Amino acid sequence: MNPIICIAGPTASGKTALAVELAKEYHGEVVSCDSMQVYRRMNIGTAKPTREEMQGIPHHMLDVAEPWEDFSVSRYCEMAAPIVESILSRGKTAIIAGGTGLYMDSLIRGNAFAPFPSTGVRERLEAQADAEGMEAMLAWLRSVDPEAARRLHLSDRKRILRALEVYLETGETITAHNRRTQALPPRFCPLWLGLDFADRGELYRRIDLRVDEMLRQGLLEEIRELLEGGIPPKCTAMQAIGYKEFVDVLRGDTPLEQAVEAVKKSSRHYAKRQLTWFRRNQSIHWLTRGPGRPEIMESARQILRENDN
RNA sequence: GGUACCGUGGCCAAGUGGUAAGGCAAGAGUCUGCAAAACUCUCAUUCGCCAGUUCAAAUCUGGCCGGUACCU
Repeated sequence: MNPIICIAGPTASGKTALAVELAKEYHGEVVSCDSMQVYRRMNIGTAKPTREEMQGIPHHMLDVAEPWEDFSVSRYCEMAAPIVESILSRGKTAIIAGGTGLYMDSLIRGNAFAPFPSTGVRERLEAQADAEGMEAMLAWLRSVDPEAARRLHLSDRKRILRALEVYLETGETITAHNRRTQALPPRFCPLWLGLDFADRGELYRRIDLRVDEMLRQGLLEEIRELLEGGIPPKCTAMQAIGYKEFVDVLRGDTPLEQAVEAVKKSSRHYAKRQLTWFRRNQSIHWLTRGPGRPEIMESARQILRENDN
């Protein structure tokens, strides 16, 4: 039995429930892998598992940051890796479940991240990009890291500036850095499970229903409390789907119905991107949900059995 | 029954004689410190139908069909 199981899949596909079921059956603890469930007091909109849903199974990497903090992949990995190791050292199964592909892959691979600039390089690069235009920035990148320049699109401001930032800060190109860290063996070797639906329309219907359910559970109230608690509406956490849209509703700038539709639409787009991300992971054993399909728990057991050696 | 207006991809919509903008939706994809983010690509051989005028028609003419408004 592989002591690490990763559960990937789009939003609203049932990862949380499957994780708990597997944990109960295989003596496991759940490590959440979700870039928004890390924030405290953001519960309903992030679909964070409730106490009842956890069914007594220990869950990690939930509520580990304040909403005004800037969380990141590197921080996630720094915190989650020791937790996984601790679970294993206690002879238990680590069930890493969540939809944030970058976080999950980075944790498993053991990616090292270039140091975060502390000298205001970022601000200077932003200003320079505004003044000189992205063509100039890309040309600059081409002169120091032609490989990165080749794979980045001119419109991809975020990555072009980050590549330059890493170079200025460390003297090493981001391409060289990534190549070096990827040459290292992966930190963990999990058994991968992926959740998907035979019919995309069914996934989208579930997303719509879940958004309605969140409203019923008091999402608006949750957001109101966050704002009253002094959480800046423009911080990263509040950019989460289902939060940013309703902030406008609470301010009276957007009719509720319009925001609800926007949240559903963004969630569908998000789910699609998650599938794109996970699909290229050749290690994933896909559990397909849908009419005529066996119950996923049984499929999961079978895959676990087949890969048990 | 009469008159007027309208009919462009799944939806919205530009184009009024020169060889089908754009947006949304959808699909595919990229991804190493904001990732629930950011970014890329694809998507009408054809403009309700038929006939005509013209070198050339989504654009002009006629008929038909469908819709809308008003009148009777």
